[in-house]
Amino acid sequence: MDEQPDIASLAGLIGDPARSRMLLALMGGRALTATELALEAEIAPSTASSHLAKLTEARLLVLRKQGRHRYFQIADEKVARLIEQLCGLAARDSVSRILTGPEEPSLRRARVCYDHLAGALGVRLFEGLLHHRHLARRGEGVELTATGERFFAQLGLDLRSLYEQRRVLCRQCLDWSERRHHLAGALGARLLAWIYEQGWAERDLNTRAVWFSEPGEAELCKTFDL
Amino acid sequence: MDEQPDIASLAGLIGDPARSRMLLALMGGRALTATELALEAEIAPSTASSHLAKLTEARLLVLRKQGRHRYFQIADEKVARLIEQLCGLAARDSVSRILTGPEEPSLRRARVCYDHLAGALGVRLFEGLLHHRHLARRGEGVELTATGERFFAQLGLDLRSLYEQRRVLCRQCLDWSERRHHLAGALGARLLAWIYEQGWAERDLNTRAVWFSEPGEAELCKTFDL
DNA sequence: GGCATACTTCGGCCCGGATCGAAGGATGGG
DNA sequence: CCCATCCTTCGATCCGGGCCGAAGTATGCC
Repeated sequence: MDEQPDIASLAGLIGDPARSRMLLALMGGRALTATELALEAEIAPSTASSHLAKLTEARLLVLRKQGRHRYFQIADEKVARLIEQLCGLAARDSVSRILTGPEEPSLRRARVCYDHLAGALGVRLFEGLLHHRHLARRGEGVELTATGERFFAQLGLDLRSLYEQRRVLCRQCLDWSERRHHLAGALGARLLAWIYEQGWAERDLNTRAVWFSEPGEAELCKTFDL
Repeated sequence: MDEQPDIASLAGLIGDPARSRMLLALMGGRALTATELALEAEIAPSTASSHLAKLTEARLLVLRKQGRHRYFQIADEKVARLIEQLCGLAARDSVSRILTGPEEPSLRRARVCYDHLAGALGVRLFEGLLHHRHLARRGEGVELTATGERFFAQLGLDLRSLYEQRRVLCRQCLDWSERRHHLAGALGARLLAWIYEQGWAERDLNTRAVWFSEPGEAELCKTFDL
């Protein structure tokens, strides 16, 4: 009768609390070791090992061996997008929790979402870009405009190398703490990298937080007129 | 420490075999009753009822009461996209199965994917549109070109009403049987509706199959020069 | 009003799979 | 070469939750 794709085992894989915590931790974009992930998920190393084997076998993660360390990483941008979308849907059901619990303030402020900027600052940046018509909405999608191209070129961003990537240039990604969009896609990733390059901010190596220095944040606001 | 969105319970919900079968059945776009869904998932009505309550509570489904019937339906295009995405990822892991088992031929040929055309014909149509430059790839996304706008206007499709929709106009959706893309988004949905209007094809009410009449398929090929 | 149909609730069974600890490889440092 | 560290495999436990059937509620038809 039906020969449907086995979506159940895939979703079931993500559906375990321990595994989803590990995946979420890996959404920080960095590769982590089994022990770090066990700590993150608050389970025994042996349990983590079993979970990681399953996730790797299902190609949600990839394993990079390096000496005696074994680093796990999100396999693919496709996987990352799937998890993003899950976050978006999950967040809308728990509005109350988010409104009541202020959660970790630094994470609300600015954090990494796989490889682009999320949190209040990420949302403000995205909306600033829209407001100045550097980006334009098209349906549910978003596009780089001609003025936007000029603007980014002026900042010293090489857009041509981005166009050549397989990856979509601009994508809006629903921010689960702000419940509004921020910028994802190749441009979003490049922009965050550029922010690091300017020395305005740096990654917290233990969490997904992005720490802006005071002058860094001022520069950000000035540059993008936020 | 962390206040992460509860992606586990959401994914876990989809991760049950019975529930995922119901969701996949509902990806046909039609609203189905609890009994039909129980049949589809091959479980007792009481079990189905419990599952459906959970899915509805999580807002993956919505309930439309109508007399003594209770129709369930995919809640949202967001939910549909999530499931599409899961199908895409799940399909790539089971290439072998797909290559060996020819599965239901009618479904491979043409079927509905929530509200647009999928299967071999859907893929051919999409690639034809690309080939004639009615659509153009942009990164991982896809756009309607100027010639495309003219072409569809000539067919009598009102594009303006589509632009006004919130929904993104063109999206490519990975076809799980063909492992290539077909057209989704507002235009994809409109195009399938238009095909029905031409009388070229009709939905199979029991499966996701789309039956093209012989002249209908000929007309399709002629119109889009496939 | 009475009966059939559609669905839910309840109680109890049972299994998959998550969990841990202990023990067994692998890898690098000294 | 031996040990420490990192990780996996194995065995055993245990619990959540999927499953069904029976009984209860709602709705519509005649």
